[in-house]
Amino acid sequence: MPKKTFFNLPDNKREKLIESAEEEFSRVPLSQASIANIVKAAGIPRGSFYQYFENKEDAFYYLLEAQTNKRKEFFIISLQKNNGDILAAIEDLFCLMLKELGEEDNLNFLKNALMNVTHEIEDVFTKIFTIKDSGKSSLIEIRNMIDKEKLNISDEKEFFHIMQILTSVTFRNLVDKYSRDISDEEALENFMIEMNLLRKGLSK
Amino acid sequence: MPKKTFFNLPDNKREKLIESAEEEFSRVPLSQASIANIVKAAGIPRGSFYQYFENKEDAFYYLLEAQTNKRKEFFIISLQKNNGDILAAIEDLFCLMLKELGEEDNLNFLKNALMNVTHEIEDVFTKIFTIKDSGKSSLIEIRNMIDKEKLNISDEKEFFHIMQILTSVTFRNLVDKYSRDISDEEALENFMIEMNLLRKGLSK
DNA sequence: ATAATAAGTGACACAATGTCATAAGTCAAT
DNA sequence: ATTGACTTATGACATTGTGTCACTTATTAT
Repeated sequence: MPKKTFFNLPDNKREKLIESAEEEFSRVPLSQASIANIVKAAGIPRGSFYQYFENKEDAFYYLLEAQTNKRKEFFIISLQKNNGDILAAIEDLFCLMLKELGEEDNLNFLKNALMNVTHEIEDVFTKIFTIKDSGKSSLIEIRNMIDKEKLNISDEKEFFHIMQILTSVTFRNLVDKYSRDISDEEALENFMIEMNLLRKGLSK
Repeated sequence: MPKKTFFNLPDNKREKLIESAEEEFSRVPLSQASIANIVKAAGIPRGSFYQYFENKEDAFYYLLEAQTNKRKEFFIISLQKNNGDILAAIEDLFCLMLKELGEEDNLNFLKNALMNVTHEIEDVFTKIFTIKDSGKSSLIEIRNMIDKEKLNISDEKEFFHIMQILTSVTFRNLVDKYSRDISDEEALENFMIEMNLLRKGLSK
């Protein structure tokens, strides 16, 4: 987490810093990103950066988490629309991310994150499915929104593992799209094939 | 790939270099590994390293690939034992890797690789399932060893996606074991739950 | 006004990377 | 044996990057 000085910053300065960091993390993956570039673009001295963040990673994960939170809202709405059908909701989320990744130029950020998914990064994304902090400290358990009757499970433990499987597969498909430079259509087709295999089971 | 000078090296020198590199990649993940440490341990000048490898990554992937090839043999045997049942064979492979990871000290190498899986690393591991170069240039297609009758698929394309799903899930389980520091027993139990869910399908 | 606390600053020490000019070694042909 | 073409070895160097620290400046409380 950023240090408290970061949150004490005047809005415009903080925003400029965020913007500069996003720019750098959009340019190259985390490992190649340079603090020098960030502070230069933000017009602050090097020492200040360390006043606000522990290090490069701290800044990166803060930004990634912020972006992910936006996607949570979409996911919740989609889950409601689909009457608690988790597989359908995840399909919607996959489409959203395809769309996002095609659109804005500065969303190379997401691309760079996907191309270097480590378990830490995957964990951040996975938070979409756990707990939602919607505005006024009201916590909604997404777990409870999911219609478990639609799933082929006998206990709560199996439900957890279904979520694990779904995230692994969804991720892998997103990563593939970029590492293999596949068209949106093809990526979606691949993903749907896999989702259907998951639905019906791999074994005869 | 290493440069040709690397392969021209006298055996003992090459082996010492390999050993030193493995040591360094066992100490820390790729991003933190230092060429300085490798050349120091191998007793060669810095410039020589670049005579043999393009860079750090080149050396890392070369070593990773070498290790992975060893696991291929095991996988093939296991696939035969299980009469082409791919899910059963993958379960065996998972057990093998758990065992390997528990045993030798220098197999922190594998651990460091797993904790920082990117699509490149996943791709190297995935090669286990594609083509096997067994000793005398005889190529065996693993694909053909798999009994597709046991799978719930209608075409070759779906078969490919089943492999995708299985690798994603297997990986995720291995990574989890180390990122969450789970016991072998628990890791295996989790993995088996997911494999069974995959078998029977997620949806009612 | 003064003290205390927080924030800002940039030079610095240190470590890492990849390159390059030069030295040393190998080997076949004369 | 000598030459010369080619391959390999070497380590100093330029460059870039990280995180720290002593010191300055601003802000807030008393």
